[in-house]
Amino acid sequence: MNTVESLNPEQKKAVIADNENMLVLAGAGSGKTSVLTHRTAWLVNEQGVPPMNILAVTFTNKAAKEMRSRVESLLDISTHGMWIGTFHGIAHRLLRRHAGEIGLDPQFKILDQDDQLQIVKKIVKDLNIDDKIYPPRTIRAFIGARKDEGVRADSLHSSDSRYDYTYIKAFQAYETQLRVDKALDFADLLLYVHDLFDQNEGVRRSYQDRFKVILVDEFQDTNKIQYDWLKLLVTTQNSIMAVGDDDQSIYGWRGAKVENIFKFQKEYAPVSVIKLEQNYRSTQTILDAANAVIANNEERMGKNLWSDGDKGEPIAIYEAVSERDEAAYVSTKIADKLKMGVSADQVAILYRSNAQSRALEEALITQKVSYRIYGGVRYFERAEIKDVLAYLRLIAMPEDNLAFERIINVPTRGIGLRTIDKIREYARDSHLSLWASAEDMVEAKLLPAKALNTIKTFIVMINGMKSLIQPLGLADKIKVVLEGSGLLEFHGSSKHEKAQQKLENMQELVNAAQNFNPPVDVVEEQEMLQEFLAFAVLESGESQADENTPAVQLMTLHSAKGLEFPHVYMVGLEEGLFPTSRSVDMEEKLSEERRLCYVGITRAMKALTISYATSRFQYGESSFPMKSRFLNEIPKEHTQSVRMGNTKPKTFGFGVSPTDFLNKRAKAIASHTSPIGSQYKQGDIVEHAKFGMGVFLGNEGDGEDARLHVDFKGGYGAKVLVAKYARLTKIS
DNA sequence: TAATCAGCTTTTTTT
DNA sequence: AAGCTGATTA
Repeated sequence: MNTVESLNPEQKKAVIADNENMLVLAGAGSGKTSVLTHRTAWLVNEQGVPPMNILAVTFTNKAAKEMRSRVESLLDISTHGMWIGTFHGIAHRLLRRHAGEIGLDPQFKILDQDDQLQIVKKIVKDLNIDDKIYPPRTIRAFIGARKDEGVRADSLHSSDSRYDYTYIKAFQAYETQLRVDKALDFADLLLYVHDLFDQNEGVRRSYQDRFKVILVDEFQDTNKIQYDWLKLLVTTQNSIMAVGDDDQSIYGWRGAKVENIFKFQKEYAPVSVIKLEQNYRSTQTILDAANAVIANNEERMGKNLWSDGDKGEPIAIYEAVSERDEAAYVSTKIADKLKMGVSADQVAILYRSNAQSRALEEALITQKVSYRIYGGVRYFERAEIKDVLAYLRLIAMPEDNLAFERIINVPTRGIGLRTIDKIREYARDSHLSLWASAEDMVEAKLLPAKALNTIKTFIVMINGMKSLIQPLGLADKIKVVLEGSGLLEFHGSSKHEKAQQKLENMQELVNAAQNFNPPVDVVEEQEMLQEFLAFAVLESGESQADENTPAVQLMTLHSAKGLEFPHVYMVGLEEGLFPTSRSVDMEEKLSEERRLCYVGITRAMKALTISYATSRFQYGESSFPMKSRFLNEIPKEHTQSVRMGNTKPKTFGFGVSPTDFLNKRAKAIASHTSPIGSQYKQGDIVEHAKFGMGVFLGNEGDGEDARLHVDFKGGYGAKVLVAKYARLTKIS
């Protein structure tokens, strides 16, 4: 199939370009993925480029999957030989192949963030670092930031005055520990591939030869090390096409460098630059709003989205009195839409931080709206899942100290800290693994009788499972481990609140293994396990919820990038939350927040609703935020204030437009002083005969007919009361 | 050694 | 609100 005809001139230009370096600046919804997939198809179908000579790199697994399936539908032949994957996925694949060439143990394991943190914690303890001054999280962030910019511990000198010596020391210890554990973190995957290409000319050449065409998606999100290793692959004989949008750069905090786009233009010259500005996704109103917001950023490459579609509906703005009110509004509106025949999966709720999902979930449940949540603790990051995987690891590789430490006393089997400390000590002195040390110590009876017995039982159990498991397939291996480890029984008989959920999660792992499809051709069972373990880290949370039933999607703005929905609700547009309080006094960070807002707005195809609350319960206390500056950046002619109950504004006979009226009211409520005549101030604690204590949020009008907004404690929530009947008592 | 509890801190985004 | 740490009790 060839559908180049369906493309616009700019898209077409990018698709049928010669073997040249190209930068495609693709605005939101401008058909970026179409360009990437059609280019691939055109190369294969028309130019006869074999799929195996193409490398396509994305950032998320979702994007990689989508790309493969869309390419497949355009191709006459199989995409099997084509490399499509995330930076990390491809790096992993390369390293498994070439571990030997750069002195890596081919059995290396991959650490997720939690594993990293555990290691840092251990180091903090070992080095007697004060964790009040140097919290492990901060140290981890330091290490991550250095590695993302390609700086290794051994290239940092203790005299380097840029950094506190303690960080450097911890960094060095961390790197040593990773080598001992034969473990790589996410950044290592990229770093080692860089080293591989940099140091091994033969390997570099072979991939330069192989990849005639390199396609990179979301180029604005590349960090230094990713940029560098791509560069090592490009020669005068092949070409690279970078697709990105500087306005959608939202991962600066993770080391992404928008500047890479500028650098690309210089370092890969001559580069043909193609701008895709025609948007096929959203109404003109939505685009105008997005353009207006992003125009407040400096240092843009400059793009303006346009569409030849309809103007569409104005953007609805809802001012809530609390996060519960906000959630109630959003969920009732969604329920209404579903009743009108909108399918649930056409609707998304987007928020700045995962913590915001809670109130929304509760409200959706009340409305009986089925929803699916993305993010939060991902499936393979759950403690109980990692426990099971640790058993598998220890059984397969007894020298895996990380696995040993994780499960030696999970479920609790009477092996306490004292015993574990002794094993650690023995291991350190004898340079053995913890497992081997435990074996030795049992042999030589180096422990008190009780500890000796429990350890012995543990060893026998692991060894027993080992021989049992050997011939079994992955799913059956897991079944044996669930039973044999005692994990099933432990959680099954636990009266802990979450025990049932944990049990189900663990059972689900058997299914996950059953359905697991290794990305490379695997022959040995051992290799299968290794691929599964890597998959669990690299693709920790993909598609666990069943995707068959349509559901409203809840996710952060970050994870919404690249997606689109006919109906979008963007909630929590409040100063301090979005933009976050940590960004407001730094221009750079504020710009990134604004780009995030731009991403959010441009997810919407037909209808966009934005909401904010004048009071929000967070971090265990009430706050009274002002509405987000981003809201004020949207031209008023594109918005319409809405209220609970009716989307259409009421008519007012005062010669004042409804919008104006509501804006005035919004101001009155958002400001900390109420209009003259009210006896309460925002934030006052008041008491009501029936509802008890509450926080006064604001009022509409004054005198005895004034409507008072109060957020009551004790499960009553936000209420609107008429002043003359309310009989509130002011407490403070 | 294990489980429970009180008091403490900590809050963004994720391959 | 929720998770973590340290102390206390069984």
